[in-house]
Amino acid sequence: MPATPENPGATAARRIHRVTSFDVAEVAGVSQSTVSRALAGDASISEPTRQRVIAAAEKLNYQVDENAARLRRGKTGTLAVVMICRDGQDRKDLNPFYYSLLGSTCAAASARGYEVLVSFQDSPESFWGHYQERRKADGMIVIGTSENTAAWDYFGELEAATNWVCWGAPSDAFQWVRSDNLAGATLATRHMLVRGYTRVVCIGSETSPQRQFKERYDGYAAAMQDAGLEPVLQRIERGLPREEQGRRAAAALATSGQPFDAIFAVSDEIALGALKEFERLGYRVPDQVGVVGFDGVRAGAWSTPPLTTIEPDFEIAGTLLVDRLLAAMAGEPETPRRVPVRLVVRGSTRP
Amino acid sequence: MPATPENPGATAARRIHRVTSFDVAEVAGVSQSTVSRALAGDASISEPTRQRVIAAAEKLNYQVDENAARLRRGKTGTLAVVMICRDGQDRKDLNPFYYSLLGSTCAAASARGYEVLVSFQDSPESFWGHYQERRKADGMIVIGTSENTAAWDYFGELEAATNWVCWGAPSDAFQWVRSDNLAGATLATRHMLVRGYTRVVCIGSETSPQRQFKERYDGYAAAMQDAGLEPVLQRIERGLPREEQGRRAAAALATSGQPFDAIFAVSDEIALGALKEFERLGYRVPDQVGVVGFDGVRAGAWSTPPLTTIEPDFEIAGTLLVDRLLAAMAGEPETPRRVPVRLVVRGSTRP
DNA sequence: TTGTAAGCGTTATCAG
DNA sequence: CTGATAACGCTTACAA
Repeated sequence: MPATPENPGATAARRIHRVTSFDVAEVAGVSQSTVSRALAGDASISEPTRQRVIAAAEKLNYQVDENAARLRRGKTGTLAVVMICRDGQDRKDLNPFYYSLLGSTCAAASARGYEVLVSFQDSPESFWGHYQERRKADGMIVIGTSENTAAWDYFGELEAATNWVCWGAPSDAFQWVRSDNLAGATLATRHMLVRGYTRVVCIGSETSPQRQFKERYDGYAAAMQDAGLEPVLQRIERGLPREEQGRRAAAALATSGQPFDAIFAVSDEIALGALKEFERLGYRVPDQVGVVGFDGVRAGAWSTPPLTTIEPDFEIAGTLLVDRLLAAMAGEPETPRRVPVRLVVRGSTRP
Repeated sequence: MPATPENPGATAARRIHRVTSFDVAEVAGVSQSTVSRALAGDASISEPTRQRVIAAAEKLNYQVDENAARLRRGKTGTLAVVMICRDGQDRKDLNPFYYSLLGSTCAAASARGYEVLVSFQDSPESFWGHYQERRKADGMIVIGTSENTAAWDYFGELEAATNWVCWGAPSDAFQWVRSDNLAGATLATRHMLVRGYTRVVCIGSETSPQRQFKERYDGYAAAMQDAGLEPVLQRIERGLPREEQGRRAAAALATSGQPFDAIFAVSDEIALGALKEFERLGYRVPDQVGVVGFDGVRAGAWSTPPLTTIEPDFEIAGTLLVDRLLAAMAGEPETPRRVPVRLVVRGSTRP
């Protein structure tokens, strides 16, 4: 007794048989290779034949086995995205900025017809970048803080043939995509000067492995010098959570004797920490002290006052990462690497 | 002239040849199947042989082709995670709660030896759940807001053989995992009563497709009745962003004449909106009005005052999702579906 | 303990 | 335009 939809009981006895392109071929009355071609949209197949094949495929609820297809093609149609966390850090505490980037990267990959394989890696035991060799993906996007230097050492030493692109690279030798940090920092600094602040101090670092921080400091310094002012850097302490760095830097600045009436923090998380500390110390933001951050994290909208910040275009960021990778894979020339930014004026700078 | 590492020029002329298990076999002086078994950790292979194979594999920098392996095995070792967004919503504006969940789900899958294929879906054109039929994944985890009813309709109608589990299901008929909403809401309400608030109003809904909201309201109502108090619900308007719902509900409550000295919001985003509105209206939080939310989103730590909230254990959440799915795939009995929660006391309730 | 050989379900080449 | 047929690189009976 054959198994039929009306008689599912019979199915149990029979070995489960996956619907293959052979089955479709039989139903459509064509050869198996014609099925493959028809479904793949090959131009050489006549329209009536294609319709018959499609009908048969639908009737049987056929779907191609991607593993077989990929084995044969030698390409996976998949991009790997590696999220680098701080060692031992809870996934929940990952900077939300990176999550936004993950989202837009997935969207961009999907728009280009690629699947996305995601993994979170934080320590030498979990570092793994052999997606290509294992034919799990055609290329790799690495997103993460430069702080995890062990991670970058690992990825930097992968086979030269590895196709990969990154956000957050500590070295310009990698294939990177980044915010337009210089323009953003300049924008932030000018904004404060225009709003009447005259003693703008930068909270950040020019030596952090976080390459972006140096660029942001440079943009700030350039804008200050343009205005005939002396740039001042209040350094953050290494190895602490960002908000704590901001808090401590604000406290240090307050007691340093250094006159200031505004700060440009090289990241939102640092800015939020500083904001908290200024509030605790009784400074009125934005009247007494203006604060501008960088990144556009969501939490900035909820602080008191809400944080004025520089926000990269996340959608473009994901697109640039994916396009840079695909171009590298194809051996094509350079694609844009700088993500445009915009000033988001909220409440931490005075009108 | 053969291609050698010392003589890479020769490689270019030769057709690129992937290193296969045959090559390893040749170098190790064994058969190809022995290579496969040795590398897979098969117990029947003698230790000396295994060592020889491993050495050869390392020498050749061999990595198994996962596509071939999967084609043969018939299993993918991959789980698909579908993130459902609101239609047309920017990836950046996705509730950060879901991102945390994504992170912990990836971590849990990895701990169980699975890869994770992630996709973001928001509208009928993008809905797609045939990972199993296409042999792209062995099962699927769907994470998202119940609000996108079209999405749930779609996933609800997939083939019965589909292995999938979800967070945010509008129906109990699905395989769901959820926060322990009842316990959490009770915890929140009792906390406010203990802190001396007596007129606690719930901002939320008992009819939202967001199943969780009903459960949270029920927990609140039970705690109130336990204390001999009448539960009061201030309904949110449908179809708005959560924070806007919170803002409007707070405004409506303030002008309704309904006496209140605390609110329990069924989500943090709603609570944050309400907090803003209370501030705008000149209410002092937490002295005049206490506020407690639900979800433990990061932004709550940055509001003024910081938001007291109920936080699910994200790590457990990811683990339960993955374990529920794996159990369903194996046809195993029930696994826990409720994620434990804890009270996080911050500044929006008085000491 | 190891070797031989049969697939897994496609895509791609080559005829016709 | 369509049909045979040969890979793709592995895992896994079955033999030895």
